Amino acid sequence: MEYNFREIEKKWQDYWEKNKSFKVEVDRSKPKYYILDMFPYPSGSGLHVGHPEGYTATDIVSRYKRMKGFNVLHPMGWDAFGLPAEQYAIQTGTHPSIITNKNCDTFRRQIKSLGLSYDWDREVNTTDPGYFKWTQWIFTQLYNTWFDAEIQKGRPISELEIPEEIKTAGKEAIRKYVDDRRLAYYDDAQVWWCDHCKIVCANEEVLTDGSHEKCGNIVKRKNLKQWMLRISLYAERLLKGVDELTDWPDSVKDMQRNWIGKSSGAEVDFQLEGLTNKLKVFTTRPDTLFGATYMVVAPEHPLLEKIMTIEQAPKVRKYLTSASLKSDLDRTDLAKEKTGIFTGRHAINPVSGKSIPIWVADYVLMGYGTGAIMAVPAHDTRDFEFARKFELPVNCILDPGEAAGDIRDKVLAGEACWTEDGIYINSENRAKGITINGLNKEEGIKNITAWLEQKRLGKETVNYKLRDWLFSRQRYWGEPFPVIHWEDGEIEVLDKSKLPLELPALEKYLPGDNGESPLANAKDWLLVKDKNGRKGRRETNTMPQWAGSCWYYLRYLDPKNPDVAFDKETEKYWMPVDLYIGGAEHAVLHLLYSRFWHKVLYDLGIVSTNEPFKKLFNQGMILAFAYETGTGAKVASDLVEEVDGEYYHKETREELNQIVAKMSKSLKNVVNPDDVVEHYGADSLRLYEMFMGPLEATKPWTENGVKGVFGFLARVFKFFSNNDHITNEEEAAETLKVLHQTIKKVEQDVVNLRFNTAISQMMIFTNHCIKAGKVTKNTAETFIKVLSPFAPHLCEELWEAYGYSESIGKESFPDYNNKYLKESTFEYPVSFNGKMRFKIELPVDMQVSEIEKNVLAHDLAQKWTIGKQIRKIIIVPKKIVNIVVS
RNA sequence: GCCCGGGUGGCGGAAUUGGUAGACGCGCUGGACUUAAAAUCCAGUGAUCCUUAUCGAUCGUGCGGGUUCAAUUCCCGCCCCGGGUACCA
Repeated sequence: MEYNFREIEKKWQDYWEKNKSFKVEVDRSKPKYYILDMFPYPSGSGLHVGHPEGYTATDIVSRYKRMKGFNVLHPMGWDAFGLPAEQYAIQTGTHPSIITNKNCDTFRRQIKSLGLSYDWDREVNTTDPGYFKWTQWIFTQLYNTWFDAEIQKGRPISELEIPEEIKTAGKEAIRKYVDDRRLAYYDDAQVWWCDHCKIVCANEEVLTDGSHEKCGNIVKRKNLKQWMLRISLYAERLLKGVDELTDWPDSVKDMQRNWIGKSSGAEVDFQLEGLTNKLKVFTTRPDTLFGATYMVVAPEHPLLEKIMTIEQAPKVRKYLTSASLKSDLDRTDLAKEKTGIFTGRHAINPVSGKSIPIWVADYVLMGYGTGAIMAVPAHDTRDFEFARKFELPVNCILDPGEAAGDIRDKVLAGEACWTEDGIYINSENRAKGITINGLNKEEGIKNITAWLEQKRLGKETVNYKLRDWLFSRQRYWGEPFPVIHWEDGEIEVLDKSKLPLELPALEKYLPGDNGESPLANAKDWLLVKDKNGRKGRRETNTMPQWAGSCWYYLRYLDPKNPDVAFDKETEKYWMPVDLYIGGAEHAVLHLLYSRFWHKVLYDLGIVSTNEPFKKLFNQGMILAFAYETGTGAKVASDLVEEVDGEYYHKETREELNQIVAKMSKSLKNVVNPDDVVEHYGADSLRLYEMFMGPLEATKPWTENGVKGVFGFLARVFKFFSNNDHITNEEEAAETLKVLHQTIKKVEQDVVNLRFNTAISQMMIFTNHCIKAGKVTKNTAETFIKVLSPFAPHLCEELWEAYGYSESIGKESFPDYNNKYLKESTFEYPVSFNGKMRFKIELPVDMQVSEIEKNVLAHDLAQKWTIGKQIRKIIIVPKKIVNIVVS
């Protein structure tokens, strides 16, 4: 029988759709398993071969788990807000939903053509008002929550106790007090602004030279009122939570930890000379306080106006102007020379009592710590560089010791920087009763910190790199904030009964004035009045794309519920997500933001688990071969010719190098899954995606590889669909052994997401059967079941041909039987001085002394021992024999 | 710079509580089938050397050391490639 994959795949896809084979509901009689893919952004260019990689992996696990008796939730949906649709709307004037829905249709059709076992009744779309109603609702929950640091927990704003002195200060003070504690707050924030396009640019739209990606004009900073989320308050919770994620890759956990960036140190107050104010700095090295020879504040530091002296003010202001013009990248480029200027004022070093100058420099960032530092050039590389350039004193206070070698003298002389441990010198002030001379770093930090706390000059502090989350965008195509700004300054967040707040239709999608979103032009929508005639204006910002993707895994649980985001009992049944697979590019932000929302919802009692995703796995990227000349110029693939394994430019005849690169239109190396399905079928595409290599690896696509697995599937079909190959006799022992090895290996590999080796084992089994010529019906059926999660269409077809009317997916996954796997003999490799020379087959349970006798009696053993002395014989049962001779 | 991956045949990749390096697939070579080609099937395929052929020998998992009876696997020091991040005090 011919392997007519087109007919077979169409038939079974229709069957699954008609029978709703993958529809699930809560079923308490079965254990649940929730398998989630990172849902895609439905771009205009359709699916690429990278998408099916993760989807096939989760599909195999889903089908396998169902066969193991689990109630499997496996949904798909669309992360459909986003810039491209808006850009298209600006150009064509059509509503973004039109192009978005068209793209979703394409994606859905393409995904369905791969035979993936999603429950399509649970499809979600973040742009659907029925969906974003609840995104908006969650925003209102954030707005109405404060973080109780005492118990490290989010609590309803109604439970916030307001201090007496605030209460007596009046309504305005109370409002401010409360607003300062909400998890969502409205504040000034800096954004990139393009004067030419009159538009706010995302960070990634600003190129390294500070120009706007779209128009090439230089962007500048602008302050705009923005919605922010206080994720930083959850830093410690998010950090601690990482430790619980035992089924996450260590690399992702590391990235999350680094992003949160916890560091412990101390805040220290420096008295400003000639002023009553103190300058607060954060340092992780309070122990180096004696070495602080100057201070630096960030250009945006609020005290700077006071700090700069009249004489220095013009120069300082000039510096501030030039600093503000720099792009982020200019400012943070490590290669760049440090810049700065003296403010004219000094401060008192609290331990030494010495007067030290205060500088302003843009290598100090306002966004971290206190925006001011004490500079210890002898023991900090950045401070050292700065001190060298501006000829500021370098005082060594930490002796590196003998181990440092030549560099030690330089360090002691203040000519080199030492950031490692050592023994303190010059760190004593008898008058103030402090010395750490002779101590090491750890003891030094402890002593100084204790002294600072005792003298009330500073305190032990923890700092996090994690900053509050800028949660608004000046765009049309996003969730509108359910917010009204009333003329009296009150901010109203809409009640659930008024949600969803839908986007108004517009004629033009161009941005509003002064950086407002296009929504500012929708006057009818924008301006509101309450029943008392009070005027208000709706929020014109919209939410970022993250919003919809932060909680979609929860809506899948109960996607059509009109009354709540999801039913409580349903949530309890399905959560947490048992397996989450997606690209590594989401290792930090998406996963951190989702975890943050989840923790808030957990604190409010809305979800039942502390963390949303139990097991996480990142699939690797799929690349393609590309070609370049000796000088590194890329050549489009259609201009390349292969001759005897060498590559040449078709026109210039220049020899080219084959490289691996991202698929791109310009390189003409893009592979479209539709074409692969058309030529080889969905089962071949699925199998090849899994056979290419480990799921997590980055790997190049080759068409010949698809041909290879296609050939395998064709052989499977040809062999197992032909009755001549089925015997009624007893199964051969060897076949049973390979069969059970295969069941065992495939099962283990699927559980561990090592699909490439599972497929390899199934190839070995098939090769064995073809050689053997005949297998029993039982063997054939068992194997088809094992293969079915991988190549479901083909296996359904064979299953039906074997006379079954129910889907093979309803069968149980076969169990392997150890009795077929037991070996009676083991073929020992015999090594001499570690080199394998020959093999000898011996009973598995043979005693070590017997093995030795047998090995030494072997003909070939003579060859390697003759004229030599046997020093030692190592025998590891069922592993190896090694004989040491000399 | 820092953090995280990774370097194994012509290619994608197997094999790590240290124990036969190169499973499986691609490609290539030879053969069968065919008027021929494609498809399919069979055999071979790390390199070098020896041999008429067998049998066999030496080398070989990025580089240099080390531990061990035994190292792709463990330790130390480098090199290269990919990804992330950007002066975080």
